[in-house]
Amino acid sequence: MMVESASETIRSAPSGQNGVGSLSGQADGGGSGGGAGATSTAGGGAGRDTAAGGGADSNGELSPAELLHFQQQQALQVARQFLLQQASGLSSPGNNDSKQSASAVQVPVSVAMMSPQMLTPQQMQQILSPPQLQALLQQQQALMLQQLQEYYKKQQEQLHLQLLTQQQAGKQQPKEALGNKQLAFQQQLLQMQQLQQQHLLNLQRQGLVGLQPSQASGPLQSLPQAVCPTDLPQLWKGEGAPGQPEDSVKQEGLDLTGTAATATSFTTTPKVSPPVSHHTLPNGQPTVLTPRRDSSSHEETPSSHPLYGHGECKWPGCETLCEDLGQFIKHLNTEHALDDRSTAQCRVQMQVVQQLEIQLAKESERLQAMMAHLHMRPSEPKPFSQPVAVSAADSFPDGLAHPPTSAAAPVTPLRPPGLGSASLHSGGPARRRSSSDKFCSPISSELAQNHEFYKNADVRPPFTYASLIRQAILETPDRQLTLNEIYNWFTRMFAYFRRNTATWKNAVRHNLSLHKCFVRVENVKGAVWTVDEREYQKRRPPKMTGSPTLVKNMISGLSYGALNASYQAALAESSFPLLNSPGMLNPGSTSSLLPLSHEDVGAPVEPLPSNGSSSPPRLSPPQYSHQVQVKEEPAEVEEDGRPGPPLGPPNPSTAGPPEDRDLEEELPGEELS
DNA sequence: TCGCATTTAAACACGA
DNA sequence: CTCGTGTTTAAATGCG
Repeated sequence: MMVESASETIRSAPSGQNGVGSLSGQADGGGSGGGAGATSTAGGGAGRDTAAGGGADSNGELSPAELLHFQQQQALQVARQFLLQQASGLSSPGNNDSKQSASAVQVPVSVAMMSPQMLTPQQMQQILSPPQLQALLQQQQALMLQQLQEYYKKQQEQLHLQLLTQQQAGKQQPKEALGNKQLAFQQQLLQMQQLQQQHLLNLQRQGLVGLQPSQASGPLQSLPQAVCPTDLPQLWKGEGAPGQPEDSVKQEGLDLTGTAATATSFTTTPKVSPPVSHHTLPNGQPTVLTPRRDSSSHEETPSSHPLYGHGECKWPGCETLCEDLGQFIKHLNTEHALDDRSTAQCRVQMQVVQQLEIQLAKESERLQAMMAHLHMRPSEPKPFSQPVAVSAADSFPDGLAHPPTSAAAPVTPLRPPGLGSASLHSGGPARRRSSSDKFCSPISSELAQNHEFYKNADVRPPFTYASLIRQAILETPDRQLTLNEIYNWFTRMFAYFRRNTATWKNAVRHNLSLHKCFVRVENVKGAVWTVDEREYQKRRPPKMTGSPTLVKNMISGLSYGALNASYQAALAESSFPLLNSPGMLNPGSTSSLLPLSHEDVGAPVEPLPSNGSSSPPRLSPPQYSHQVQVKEEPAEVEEDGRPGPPLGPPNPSTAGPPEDRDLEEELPGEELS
């Protein structure tokens, strides 16, 4: 069958909806790239504070050997960070402020600023040229790395300090109950994980991180997600220090999220700058940890201490107020001396840091892969070569930042991970179809890959209504759906369609009526819509140069030929145009979720336009084997009038008797919404 | 610039 | 009459 020719993208945002403002308006700017003006960075709304709860416990004491190990690890981490920075092109470790500007990337600030929250991915794509997008990606990557680095750094410093303090203090043991502090520490750990998660979320929003649910694993997975945001603060408070809002963690959390958010919006004000300074460590150890960046911060203030800020102790879980540094030091030495609790806390902290590092490595790797996939030159050599199982990314924690139906939420400029290439090149906010056809990944596979993404992210899918409708219909066993079922499919599959119902429903109806490829069939139960694959294919005469006949032959040989003759006959007879049952054809097809469509097949996966605008159908051998990608074919088939057995789409097994069972099951059972 | 495709909006018809 | 379903028409827009 053919291939999808039609995957046009749906891009224009529904008028006026999300504050995105007139798409059209900005769209014009199209290539101009600049649209700067209006971009208010505002952004953000999402002030979600996620808190973590639950507990991870690890106790134990640090033996000297462990301490040594710890330090070594830290050194290693520092080295890694350094590498990272080098790699990410953040040449100047020390200067945070200029990081944006300093970054090699030259994305117009205006564009950068507006992108994330104000624009949909498509819009961004439209506004930005591929090179710009690339630059943007790099910029984002740099930001992300920087943020993580800073965070790590902060954590490391904190740890180090704690250790040093402990050492210094000797072994005096405050008799304090371990419980509280430990709990606090654990909580901090959780919170950090949360933060990490948030960070990832942000990254995901930026389309930098993949979301495949299947990949969900790794550290984040272990997070108790049930904790409500409000819990944490309370926990913290309940614990050690009365009064004052906790700082250490919270602050960090804010910082992190803040920066993440800013990064997202590209406004990036270097909020992150950790209060931590270069303080000379008490025991004189020339912190291995304070390699570069520290210098940037306020080291000049002798009165600063990483664990002291805002007049209170920032030791995890401790919010003790201290008038001055001296008092704080005293407090530190007494309350947070080297004891079981403190060492345990350090260990936890260590683990946290390690986890973050691992996570960073994973994400970096993923980013690399993504960029490679997008044919973007990897902006950096891999910082870490750790053999991380790149599976850490998790699906959207729905509960957290991405309520599927966040109607009000600012439209997050998400880009489906897998969509990258396609959307990068094809999509524009407004309508752009043809190009998308060529370069967009096939709807089925695309959907399959980013199923979760679309399901949860309020992003407009880069497919035309026709493509989506077809997909919806083809997904069902009998390849037919009632209008309402189609609606349901839309809402179920795309968060985006959970709102603006009037608009898109009208569009759906319009498309059903308008396109010949959608055939209405009267049933006992009413009317159902089916897809006439041939018509669908015809819609867009493929521009392929390849000879139609060749294609045809291929088709017949490969798939069509496989069809059971009798079955074909049956199909022919049936008034149903159930021609396509791609899914059946290739059982092993990529997406288990969606039946594959020819689109998959046909659509070239290659992002770069240059590759083949007019090139013949790219039939990659592998693909070809299961699905026929015929793009050109359509023209030849003439309308017999009915949706008979389509040449293109072989549906070998259209599972089932077409007519009879159609009626039976209206809902595939997935009907959620 | 033209034509096609897509999206959106809206009017209208019909039947439950 | 209202609502859901369908059909049409028209305008705006993007793209080749």
